[in-house]
Amino acid sequence: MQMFGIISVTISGEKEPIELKKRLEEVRLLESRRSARLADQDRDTDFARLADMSGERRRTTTHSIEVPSQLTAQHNARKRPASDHQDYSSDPNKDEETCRAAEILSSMKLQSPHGAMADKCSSPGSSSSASWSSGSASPPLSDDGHAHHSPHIIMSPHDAANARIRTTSVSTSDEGIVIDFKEERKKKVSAMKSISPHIGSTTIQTSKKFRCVYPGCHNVEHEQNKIVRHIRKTHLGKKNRRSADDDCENEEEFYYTDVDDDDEQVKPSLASEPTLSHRDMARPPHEDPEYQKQIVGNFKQGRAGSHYNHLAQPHGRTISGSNIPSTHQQQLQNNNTSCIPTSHLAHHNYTWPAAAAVGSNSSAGTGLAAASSSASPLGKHARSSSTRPSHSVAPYPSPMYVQQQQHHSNSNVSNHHNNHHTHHHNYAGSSGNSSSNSSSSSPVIHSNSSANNMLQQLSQQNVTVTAHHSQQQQQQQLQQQHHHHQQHHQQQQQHLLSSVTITPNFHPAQQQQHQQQQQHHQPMRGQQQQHQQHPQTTAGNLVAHNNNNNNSNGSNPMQQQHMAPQAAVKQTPHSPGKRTRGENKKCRKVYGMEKRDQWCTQCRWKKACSRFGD
DNA sequence: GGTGCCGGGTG
DNA sequence: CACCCGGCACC
Repeated sequence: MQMFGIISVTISGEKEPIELKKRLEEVRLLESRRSARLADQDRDTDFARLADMSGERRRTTTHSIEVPSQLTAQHNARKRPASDHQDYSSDPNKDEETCRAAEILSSMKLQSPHGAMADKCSSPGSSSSASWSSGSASPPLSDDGHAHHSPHIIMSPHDAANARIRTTSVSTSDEGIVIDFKEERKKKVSAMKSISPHIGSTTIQTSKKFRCVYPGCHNVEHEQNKIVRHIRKTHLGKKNRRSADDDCENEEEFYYTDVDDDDEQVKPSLASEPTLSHRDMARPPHEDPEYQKQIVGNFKQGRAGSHYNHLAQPHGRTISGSNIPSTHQQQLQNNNTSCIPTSHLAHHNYTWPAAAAVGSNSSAGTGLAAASSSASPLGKHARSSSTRPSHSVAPYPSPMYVQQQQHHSNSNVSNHHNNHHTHHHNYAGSSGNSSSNSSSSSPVIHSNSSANNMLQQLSQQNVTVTAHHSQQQQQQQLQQQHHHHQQHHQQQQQHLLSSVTITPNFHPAQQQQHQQQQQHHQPMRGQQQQHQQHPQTTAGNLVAHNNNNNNSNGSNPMQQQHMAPQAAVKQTPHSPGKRTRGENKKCRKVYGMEKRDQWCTQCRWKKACSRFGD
């Protein structure tokens, strides 16, 4: 990211060398502002952007400040096609400019009281560190790292600049911080690696070779592109397309090493170079307190999935040419995508195991609920809908109910819909299964199929997923519950909770009923419906009918099923004479105070609601 | 504190 | 009977 600054500085410098510092400051400001949003930027993307922007830069100086727009635009398309690479490297003009940029930057750095600007602008720390730690064998390069490049590696100033750019943007935390000597060494090594790809066709190809260090593969290519392609195709099983993840390139880098022809003989072992560079990886990052801080921070930000993965298997990657499981890669990619919807899942990746270990659905549910701030309102909503409406039986065609049904059938897949759906589900399908519903309505929004896939995957892995029905599951449940509510509940639970403790999803009475006998609502129904209500409206008739003919099919089966456990609960001896509070939406709820005139008279008179009465 | 509604009051 | 409201239980 700093490279933008560099570029713009360079270009402006061409026009006004005096303005250099000024520009630098501007860019630094900009950069620091953008850095947060531009976390997880792939170095490749950076280079691609660099290439693109260097073209733009040349036109106007002002435009060079306009980085943000481009950045944001590029941010989504984090994966640039492989051709970018070549495009960039094949443009000599750009190289010249970048070279100049590097030179100027170097001189600037000597003059600057605070050192290089990169020292300050490297806010991406959290996410970017994930970037290099997740796949790249290139840990950060210290600031003066570029001044001590290994002599045997021919490196153009351009490369040096790139090295600095990349490493600074990638490694250091905001404070710049002290980097110990070991790290510096590692950085040098890795910087060499990270740089090499970009000098492949541009600067000095000379005796550079890229050797695949994948176990059992000794493929040597003269061009970095080829080796990357080779690795991608052969070992990573990837096709030419780049997945939308930063680690892609890094992973590929992980599998090859650039060697001089001279050195090639000195390094017979396929692991020597990578081992060297991976030693930094071998040094477990989780032992580094700073790194841990970052991780914690990232966890809090909900985008530490990749971190977690590395913590989980830090050593697996340290081994030279470590074979990263494809699933793991996938996970990395998913996590690193870090769009909001998936971030939940990314978070769940490390949240759930703990929650599942507790063996409680509710714990998982709450964990998920707490996973995201964006979901909290939903959670509130879910809670509210799970308390009262969950108990409600909706034994009547309440306007709300119908409305929701319509909405459900008409709406498409969206968070909003999901929310509604959940609500509806709670409302209509609860039958006392309040806990299940409340958890199912947990704010986790599975808005994309990948999330659902992940969810299902997790559900198959002894992970508590009860609380988080996938959308399909919810829909399925909704459909089924109308006809086979009771059976469905059993099935649903078996389906979802095959390996999970069943939470107290029901009212005590109903829980028994569910766990011990599958279909005994009718006896219950017989007990419950003792108080009757004088039907005044259609709904009232319906209810009355239901009450009077407990065993008849006169009413909607759903109503019966819902009524049964509900009324059982209602038969509490608390207020023998007093009618227990209805759980349904009353006129007040349905119409609101504004439309009080639409209430039923009973409601208006503070009597038992006749329209939506139980 | 909001809600549902019983019980009682008033016209 | 229509209408209103105090008060209670429940959430």
